[in-house]
Amino acid sequence: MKNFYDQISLTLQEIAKSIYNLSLESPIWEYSSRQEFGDLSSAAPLKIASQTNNDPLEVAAVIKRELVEKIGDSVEKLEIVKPGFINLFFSKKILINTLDGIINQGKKYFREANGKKLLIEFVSANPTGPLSIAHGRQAVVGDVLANIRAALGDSVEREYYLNDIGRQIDLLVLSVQERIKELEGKKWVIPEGGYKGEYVKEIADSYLKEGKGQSLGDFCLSYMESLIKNDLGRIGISFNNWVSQKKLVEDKKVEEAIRILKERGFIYEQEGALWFRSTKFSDSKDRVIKKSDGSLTYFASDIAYHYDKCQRNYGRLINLWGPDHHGYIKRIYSALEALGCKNDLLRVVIVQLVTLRSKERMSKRAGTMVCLSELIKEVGEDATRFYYLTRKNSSHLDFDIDLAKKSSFDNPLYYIQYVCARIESIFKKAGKLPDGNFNQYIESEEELQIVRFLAQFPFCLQRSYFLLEPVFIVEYLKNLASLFHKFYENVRVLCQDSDKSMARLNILQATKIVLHFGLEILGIKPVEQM
RNA sequence: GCGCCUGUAGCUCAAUCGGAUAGAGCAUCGGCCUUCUAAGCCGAGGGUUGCAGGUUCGAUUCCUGCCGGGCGCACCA
Repeated sequence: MKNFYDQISLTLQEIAKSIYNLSLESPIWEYSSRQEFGDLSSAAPLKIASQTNNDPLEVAAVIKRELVEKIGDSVEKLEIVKPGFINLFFSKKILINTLDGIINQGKKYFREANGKKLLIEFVSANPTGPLSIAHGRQAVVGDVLANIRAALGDSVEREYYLNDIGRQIDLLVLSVQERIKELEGKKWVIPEGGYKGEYVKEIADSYLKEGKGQSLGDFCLSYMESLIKNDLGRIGISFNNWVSQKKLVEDKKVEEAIRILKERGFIYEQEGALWFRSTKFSDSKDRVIKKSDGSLTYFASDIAYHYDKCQRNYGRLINLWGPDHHGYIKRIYSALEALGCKNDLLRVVIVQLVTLRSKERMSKRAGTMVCLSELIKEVGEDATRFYYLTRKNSSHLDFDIDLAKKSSFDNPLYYIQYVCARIESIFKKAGKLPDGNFNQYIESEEELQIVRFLAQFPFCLQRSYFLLEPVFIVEYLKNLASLFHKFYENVRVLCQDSDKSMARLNILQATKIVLHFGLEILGIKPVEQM
């Protein structure tokens, strides 16, 4: 059975297609915060009008007529407003249906028939040091984006590209080698530009203890890999694929990609180096593929890697990169276009920087705390995940450590968790669980308001899905929590009238389902008691 | 110099890839606990959206210029 979101969005898309020959992109409907604008509003008439030279109000009238015909019985009221908005008010019938649907089907109620196969590559930090707080944000955002896609029915794979070859790796191995000398009491020195962290010494130490028979290079790599996996595992993130750059090179994938580019005429030689003519594709500058000393650049193997991804038959590729890679976007797009990959297959999302803030342990602690693992240790797993998600990807994140750690009402995570605790507490007191019946006893505006908001959850998911922004789910949960606390203060769930009590328990049950589903997507455990 | 982000209430941020009266939380001030957890609820104050122009039915959003903050501009990875 289709949920209301599918019905109404498809209907609107069909109207745009059949009458105006336009394909509207989702999301078309927006849930409105203001009650007088209804439960959903759409600026579709304005958009259609501006593209077809029609009068917005006439377009709105046409759309309204069609909507009434197709889904009129689910809607209390359809209003056309001033410049050309359509405001839609849910009928009580659709609200009760939604409530029934959520309680009977659980989170499956929100699933859609997308079924896209997609690959999301994120973090991919060099295995030359522990993950930073910036990597942590990319890790959590990527994981949640994957969750959102999967929750809506896509099949998702998470991939980590391991840069396990090249100068930086060599430098790490050299640094470890020196530390081994130190441990053996010999003369040692940190190499130029080498790695200085404590972990370098730890690798050296553990190589002396258990690395016998292994090459130092291999040992360093597997040590770093497990260090990274461990950090990620602590906030509940794991990857389906670990792709090795080294293997890519060994399998001659890089040579192959260069050969194809050459065949297509996008490679030329100059000053002893091979260049990719990326300016043909709106890049600002041609890029070196093979240096004059004969070695390949990082970009060369990156082309090969992305070409490989393109050929693995996904419906969509998503990359999460840090802001330091923004200059890289055009050249990778250029390369894929040059290789004849499907247009628009790859979408790169830039996740902006993270800074730490703390009043108590001022700059000293915050300044030195750059490791993800330290941050997790300080504020906890769930709080770390939550705070990483409280800003849009494109915004800098000022991570307030004190706030994240606070167990009080001004901490939004606690505010949300408190809802879970209150619901469980009432269930316990009621001594029985809601059974989905008695929904017809829902009458008051306070009750309906909660159901209304629950009915808007699919629209929130859609927005996050299309715009690749987890933050909308965080905002939704905060609003749901606020609505629930108001409800809790104003409406007594367990009251004299047992039919009404049951109906209200149903509302709690549906709220719990949506809340748990939302938290599950964010990768945060709900609490039962506080 | 070029590119990408960014500038909104005292603070941290929203504002749905141009939409309706620019909204929350914190902080401040004032109310609400003999009834399901007061970690909560209700109310008040607080704004020339960095500045100046432009585009149109409509601009916090787009364009131009200026001012401020962050990041990046390799035959590094």
